[in-house]
Amino acid sequence: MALTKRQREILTYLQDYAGDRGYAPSFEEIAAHFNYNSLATVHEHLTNLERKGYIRRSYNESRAIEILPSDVFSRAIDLPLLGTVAAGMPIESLSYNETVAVPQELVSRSGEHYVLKVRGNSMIDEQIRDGDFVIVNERRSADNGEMVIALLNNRGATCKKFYRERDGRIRLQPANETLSPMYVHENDIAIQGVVVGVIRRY
Amino acid sequence: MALTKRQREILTYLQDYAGDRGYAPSFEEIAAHFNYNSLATVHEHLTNLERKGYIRRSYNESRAIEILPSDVFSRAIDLPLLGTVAAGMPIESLSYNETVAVPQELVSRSGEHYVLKVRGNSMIDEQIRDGDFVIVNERRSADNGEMVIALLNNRGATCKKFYRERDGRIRLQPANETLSPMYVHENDIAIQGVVVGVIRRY
DNA sequence: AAACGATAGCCGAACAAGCCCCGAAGTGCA
DNA sequence: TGCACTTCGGGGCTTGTTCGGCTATCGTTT
Repeated sequence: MALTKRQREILTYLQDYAGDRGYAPSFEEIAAHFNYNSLATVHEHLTNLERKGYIRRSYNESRAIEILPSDVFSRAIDLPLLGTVAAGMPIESLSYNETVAVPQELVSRSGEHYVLKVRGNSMIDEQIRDGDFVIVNERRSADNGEMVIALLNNRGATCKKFYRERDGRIRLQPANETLSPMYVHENDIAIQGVVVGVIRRY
Repeated sequence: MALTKRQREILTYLQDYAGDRGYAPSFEEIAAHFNYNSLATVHEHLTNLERKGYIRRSYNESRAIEILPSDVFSRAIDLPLLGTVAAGMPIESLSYNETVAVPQELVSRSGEHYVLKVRGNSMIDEQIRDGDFVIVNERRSADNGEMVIALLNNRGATCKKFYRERDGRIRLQPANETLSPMYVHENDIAIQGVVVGVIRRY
């Protein structure tokens, strides 16, 4: 549903206000900002925005305007940075609660997501370098060729490409020439998640 | 669920307090901080915060407030996707107005930013692969080792690593073994911008 | 060209609900 | 027993809702 000029202005105002303050403006504040003399005008605009799917409101509640992601405004989600990951090394969880902002399109799949920071060049052949952030979709299974975070029996977690071969045998292919593939039985591996994106800051 | 002004203030206070001390404030401390004369007020606010899913509490326990990781939406910036870039090839601008959502931290430098989609494996040695999105900070100068988008005299734009050598000579190093570096005089090159980030979607 | 209908945008006023705060009495736990 | 949280009733204020009515614009029908 397309927006009119006025509706877009109001949506932008809502976005800015909520971004700054952490809560939505009241009708009165919206009216003041747009020089309206009646709250009914505000109400009508918000009703239209909701009808067109850009915001969501709850009935009769104060400042209860939620801006939904749309073409106009994409958003980022702060995902927890759970730790670092290197070849064959366990995931080293961080003590402090850090987060990484990730564009919402990268986390549009079902299930939980989190971020791991890559240490070392163990995934260099997959164009993932030291210091990159990988976005992981939490899952218990994977398809061939996907990059997985896998937990091996008492040998910690690792990040490898996943290939299912015959008779329940699984090949874990490191993304680095100098490392050889690892073969395990499907019973000896627990998939933690699948890498769905990479972010690098220079 | 959206918060009111007061509710946001209280939630922020709870977060700060717990962040500093490692445990939640008592009702009395909250009341003191907000100049309330009744603990019932505190109780009501916390009840509302719990109803809206921002905290969890256990009945009748002291300082038993747990702050839940609400989906914190930090803001994303929609940067224009100006076109594609490949080794030595001109930037091919797209006809339609497409944008790419990018977390705000990646574009925190001064000046304008835009996004280019990488075509081909010309930057493979810099761990940038076909289909990646590079975030470019628009600038007219660069430091040694930075990855630049450079405009060569009548030879289109290219993406290379930038090294200033002696006597105004500049070495443009392609990020692919099979390509040789390019040497130009600083007068024959116009830097368009510097790559500040990479985003990849699987 | 004129008439029509639909939609956007705006207003004022009456109304209803939620929000925010209070004091006081009650409850559960160490 | 004492401390901290809970519950209850109540009051003032803020905020959202609804209704009737107004103008303007745009595309369609007559």
